[in-house]
Amino acid sequence: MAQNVAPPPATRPCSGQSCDACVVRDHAICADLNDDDRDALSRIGRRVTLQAGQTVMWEGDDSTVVANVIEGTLKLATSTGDGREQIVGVVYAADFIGRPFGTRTPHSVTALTDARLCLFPRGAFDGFAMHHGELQHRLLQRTLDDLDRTRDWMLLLGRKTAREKVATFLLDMGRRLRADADGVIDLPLSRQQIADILGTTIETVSRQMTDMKRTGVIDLVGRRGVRLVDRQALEALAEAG
Amino acid sequence: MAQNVAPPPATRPCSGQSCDACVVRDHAICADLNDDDRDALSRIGRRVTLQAGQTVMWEGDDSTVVANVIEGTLKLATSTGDGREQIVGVVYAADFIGRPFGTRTPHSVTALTDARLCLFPRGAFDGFAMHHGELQHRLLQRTLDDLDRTRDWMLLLGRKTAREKVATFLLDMGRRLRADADGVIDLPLSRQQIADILGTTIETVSRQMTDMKRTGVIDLVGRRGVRLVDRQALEALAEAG
DNA sequence: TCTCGTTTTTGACAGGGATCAAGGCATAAG
DNA sequence: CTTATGCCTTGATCCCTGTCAAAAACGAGA
Repeated sequence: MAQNVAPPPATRPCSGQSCDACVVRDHAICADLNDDDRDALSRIGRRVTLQAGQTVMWEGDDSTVVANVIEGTLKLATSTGDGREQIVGVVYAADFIGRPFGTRTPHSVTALTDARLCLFPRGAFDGFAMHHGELQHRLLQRTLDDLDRTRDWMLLLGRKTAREKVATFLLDMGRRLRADADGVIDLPLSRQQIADILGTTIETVSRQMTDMKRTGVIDLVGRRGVRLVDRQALEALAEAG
Repeated sequence: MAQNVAPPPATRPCSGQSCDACVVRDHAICADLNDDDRDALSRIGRRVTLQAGQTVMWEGDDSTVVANVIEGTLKLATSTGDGREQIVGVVYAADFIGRPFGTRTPHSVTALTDARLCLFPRGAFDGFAMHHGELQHRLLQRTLDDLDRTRDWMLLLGRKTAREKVATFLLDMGRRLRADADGVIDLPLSRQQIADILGTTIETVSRQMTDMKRTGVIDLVGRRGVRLVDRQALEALAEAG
């Protein structure tokens, strides 16, 4: 389903395995914990590997687990009764997923690429967090940032045209993802998923991208590759069609 | 601009004025503080009264204040360079507004009705919160809830039809606002503001409401009044047009 | 290199909602 | 009670996007 890096070794508990080598330890919510506390937290959790396409949590389910993303990209989504889907967030390495301090999972979480998580039972995590203000503070900061970003996205969904939506999306990916030597970004999303983020259809996304390619603003290479040739023009398109 | 209750006495510091009589003290984020701490917090803040239409914070401004809403309804909004506006949230009594632990105000805050706030300088509030875990926990809970609700709203903006949007909106107002003896809800929003919440136009909102009135699902009384005659039918409309 | 299945692009068409423009009603003022 | 002033509603028209359908391109595997 995705053209990704080879999956990591296996699923095993964090306990007995140090966080020292963790690549996201300085960026995840555990960054402010001292070594002892971080060890204590790691003993609650375990490493889990996911394959692209796997769903970790379903909308409406009981909230039983939360997790740090160690590696990979995942989507958060909700859908209507008749199957229309809206992606409400995309999370990357070091991000936090799940609903702490609440009983219901508000949206599904699905891996877009192969991914690794540091997974905690929610109850245990909540208990730990209640006694560790640094952790809650970090979580609060992150949640406030998420809320700001989410509200910004509402402007896109409610008020922007298809062209503005696609341009905004591409700039956003350009900011979040690293381009290769040729300046090409490898999108972790299919056209359908892009449409589900932007609240449009796959055909509209495709047409807008083709137009932008024709006018030289971007370049499309293969299915998932994009080069942002003229960022300034793209920014203009993102603002007012 | 609005047909509301008479404005309260005046602007005066909370200091010297007890929180004992505060109508939202059991529901706002200060609910879990003990009496001493709550007094200390109240000494940081001051009461402010707003008239309908007044803006407290502007999008992009430095984040200098945060506040509890004591009474009234306010909107949070962002807009594009060319003036299209999207309302990203509506806040009621006991809700919290402003951006703690951050330097930038992400969206404007404007009173929809006359309102009263308990206003804090952000720096002082942040400092206080850093030493009071209960407060941060409460704020975290509230922010997580806001995020869940906001993401739900993305589904409406991105995937629902005009009819579904209006039906969902009316049900939401029915849940949040109390109807009078005749079952009539007094909307705190104009048609334009409703359109700005739903990501449509004033004409579309008007047409949808008129249709629903014609089919007997709702009843319109005056400019701001609505009676939800058939909630079940409304719920059906909210789900699939 | 060729084939097959999937994803993406392209085309034709239509419909929902935006836009433009009056007209009708509440609400407030005289 | 009468007159203004904005809202709100209604009407006519257009166009952006969604929908349906098919061709093309890509990438995986033989």
